[in-house]
Amino acid sequence: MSGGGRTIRVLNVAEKPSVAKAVSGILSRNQGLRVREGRSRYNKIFEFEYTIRGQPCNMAVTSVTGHLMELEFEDRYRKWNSCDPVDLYQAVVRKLVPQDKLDIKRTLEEEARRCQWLVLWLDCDREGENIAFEVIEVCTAVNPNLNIWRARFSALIERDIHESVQNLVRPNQLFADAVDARQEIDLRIGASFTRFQTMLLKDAFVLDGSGNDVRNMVLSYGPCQFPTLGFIVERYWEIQAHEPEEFWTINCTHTSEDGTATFNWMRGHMFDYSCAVIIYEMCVQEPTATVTKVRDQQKLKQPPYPLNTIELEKRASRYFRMSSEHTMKVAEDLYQAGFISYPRTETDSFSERTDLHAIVQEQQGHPVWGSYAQQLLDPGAGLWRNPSNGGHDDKAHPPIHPTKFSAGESGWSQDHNRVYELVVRHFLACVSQPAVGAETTVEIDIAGELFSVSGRMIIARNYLDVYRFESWGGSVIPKYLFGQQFTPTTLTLDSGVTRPPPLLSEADLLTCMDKAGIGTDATMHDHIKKLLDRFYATKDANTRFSPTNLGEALVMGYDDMGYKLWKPYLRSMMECDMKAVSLGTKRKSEVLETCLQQMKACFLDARLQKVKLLEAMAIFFDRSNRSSGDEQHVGGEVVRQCAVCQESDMVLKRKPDGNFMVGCLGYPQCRNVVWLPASISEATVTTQVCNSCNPGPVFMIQFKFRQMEIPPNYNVNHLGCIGGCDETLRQLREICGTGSRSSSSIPARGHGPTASSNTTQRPSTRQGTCTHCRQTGHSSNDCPSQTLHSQSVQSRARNFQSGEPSVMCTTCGAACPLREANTTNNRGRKFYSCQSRDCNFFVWADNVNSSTGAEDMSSSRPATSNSSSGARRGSRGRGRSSGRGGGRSSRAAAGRASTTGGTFVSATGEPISGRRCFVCGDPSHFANNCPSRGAT
DNA sequence: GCAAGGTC
Repeated sequence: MSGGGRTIRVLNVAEKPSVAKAVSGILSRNQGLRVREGRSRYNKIFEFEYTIRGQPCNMAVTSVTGHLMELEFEDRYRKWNSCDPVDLYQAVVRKLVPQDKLDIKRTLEEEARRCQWLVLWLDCDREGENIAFEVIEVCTAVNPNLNIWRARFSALIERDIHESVQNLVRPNQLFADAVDARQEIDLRIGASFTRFQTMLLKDAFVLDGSGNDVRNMVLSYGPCQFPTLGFIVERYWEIQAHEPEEFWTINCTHTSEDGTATFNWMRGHMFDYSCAVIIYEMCVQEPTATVTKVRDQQKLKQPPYPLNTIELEKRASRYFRMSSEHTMKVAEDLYQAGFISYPRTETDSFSERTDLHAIVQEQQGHPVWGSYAQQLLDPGAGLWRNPSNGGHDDKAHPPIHPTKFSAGESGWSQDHNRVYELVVRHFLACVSQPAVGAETTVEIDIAGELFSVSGRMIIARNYLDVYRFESWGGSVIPKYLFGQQFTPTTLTLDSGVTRPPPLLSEADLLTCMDKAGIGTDATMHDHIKKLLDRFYATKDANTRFSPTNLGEALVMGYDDMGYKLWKPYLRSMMECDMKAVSLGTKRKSEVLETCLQQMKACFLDARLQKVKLLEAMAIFFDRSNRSSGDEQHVGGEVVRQCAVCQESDMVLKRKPDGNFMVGCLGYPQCRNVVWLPASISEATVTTQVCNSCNPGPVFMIQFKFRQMEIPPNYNVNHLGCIGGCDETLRQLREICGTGSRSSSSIPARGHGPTASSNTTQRPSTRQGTCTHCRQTGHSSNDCPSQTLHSQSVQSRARNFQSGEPSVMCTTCGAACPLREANTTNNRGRKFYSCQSRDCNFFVWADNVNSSTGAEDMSSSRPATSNSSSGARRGSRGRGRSSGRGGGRSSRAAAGRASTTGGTFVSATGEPISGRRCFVCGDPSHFANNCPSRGAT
């Protein structure tokens, strides 16, 4: 391409006006730079002289605004009713310049006619390459002789731009192909599923929940929006399925003249009460604490990485509760006005060539953070540190940083001020030293158990001085010496319950999307907003997302079909294929063919299984009488022939409120119905026939009950008969009520107990990996990071079993309800424990019936209003004696057997003497019950 | 009236 002689005319096209301007400024060195208008008011044309490898050039630099073309179906497929949605997998598609881009197209055509070369300055990513080919298509259509070049640059800085124009390459068709494939797949999948589910569901149900005009409602499906919804629903289900689990922990405090230290048990907490109480008793018996370790350490708190789009969105959401969409709007304004750099960037590391000092210098005059900027520039202060590298680089834009000083502009809203301040403070933090703290950790040993406490003193705040959004708590603990001994001020056995994870915040959601590769930095906020616009999800004041009934029903429907269309896998697969196309290991046509073939099969199957979608919707919404008819008969499984009309079958049905019933298909002529207990979470008709009910056959139904809603002696799984012979069903109907309108007190909507019943069976709640901390070995239910202390009383109040007192506590006289252990080791085992929060009475139900010291208590007051509880206790409690191995756990079988007359009784009934409260010396209670405890 | 990706 080296030349010489005659001057040629070169058309340069950038992806956006700002790049056209920057490139022109750099190449012309602002010498002889002329600007004129194009057809589009945003896309100016810059002109100047330049020499490329000895070839004198008349440069004309203009721009597009992102994609110039759009992919669309041919006209005859555009109307929704013009074709079967499945036809959209083969329908002819074409790439066209949409109406609002025609003026840019005209500019390009006019300029291209006069040029010999076309140089493409699009962003250096796959989308940029694809836009390059759109520009090529438009330009070569009017000038087929154009010599086409691509400028590759990694940043809009002088050296890069000059280098790239002197080393022009050819555009990469493979990159553009990858995007073509992605566009076509997105369009065909999105349009087919959107039309399908909108036309199937919109008129079939009363969708008035959104309060908006239902006629214009679109139930869209998209490979990015649906997985985003999936994250929200999955977390919601996880919360619904959470079963609070009680745990115990030992806490120790020590107060001296220097203050109070609260030591944490290094075992964290235990789910096995018996083990915890044995250890606690050991500690109580020999309560002397010995300091075994005193460690002083310097700790650093690092400043954040340079700011990219996702971090900006997350931080604005966390610090200011701004939505990601609004943040980007505000950032765009600031960028347009020249105050911050380009806000859509993945890059979180600065190029070595960036003049960071110059950016700091600009901020020296700011009334609030100006003095910090001055300190940064003072070598004597030692505050400066080169920014760390976050490891991402989109090769097109630098991290977001301030580009112009402002102490606030008159036209700025509060949010403009906030975002600008965040960008500036974040930048200043990035080039600052980390905060330094001195941490002291003290470990003590009480009867072989280890406890620890940490204190922190902040020595140098450094970047924290400017980054007011982050804090680093300090805490002071008394001085301890190795080998020092003391008696704890308090030593308590405390209980708590595991808590479910919180709903996803906007920052969490962005993290999920980022990890799964859903969307790009420039579009992630759009997908989130779309979920709100489509009434699939709502956001509360804490920026936490919940699915709406509509969002949950859609995800539930596809999940029931067995398709993971709401999971990020489809997008990941497409991303892999796109990568393969761009590397040349797969051809575009090949990827398109296989992917669309699979998706078409999936679509056809989903349509065959549309009843699953309808059923899921029916859980949350009432049927509308506008439905077309063929969806009306969501049949049910046949249980028997109706004995009343003797014409139709009785089928098992789930009502919109989630409750089950067996009703006659002859309805409304025949109104025969068998209502089922409201505590059923699942019911399936089996092939087994009841041999006592007539007229037969009456097929047995496999029921699953929600454990929390049935009395403890009933099994969660039950193979039952609705023919009249089943005593268990009869009792549960009485106890729990039914789904019939007259008796139901169950919420009519899917949220609450009904929704949770649908979730306990979901795979997401059964994974071997904790969905909260991502560690294996425990579920999120017992994630150590998710526990909170001292909530046991409230949480147990929700348990059915706690409402059924059956023995009286001899320690404090309060009622002791029969409970069922929920712990990993003791699940299903019965115990009595005192209702009083301040009393520690506890005994396994097995022991109540054996000849231990606890027997007296069980006979002292047999049960309460519920007459059957005594019998239940006898029938089931005894049969479930401890089958656990020996050692510490089984020795502790009696748990906190009780104090009878100041004597502790072991599991075998032997008195344990010599124990007394180490606080006051009283033998009638332990230290955790000591009346003096409140005073410490 | 559908997607997601650019961008104003």
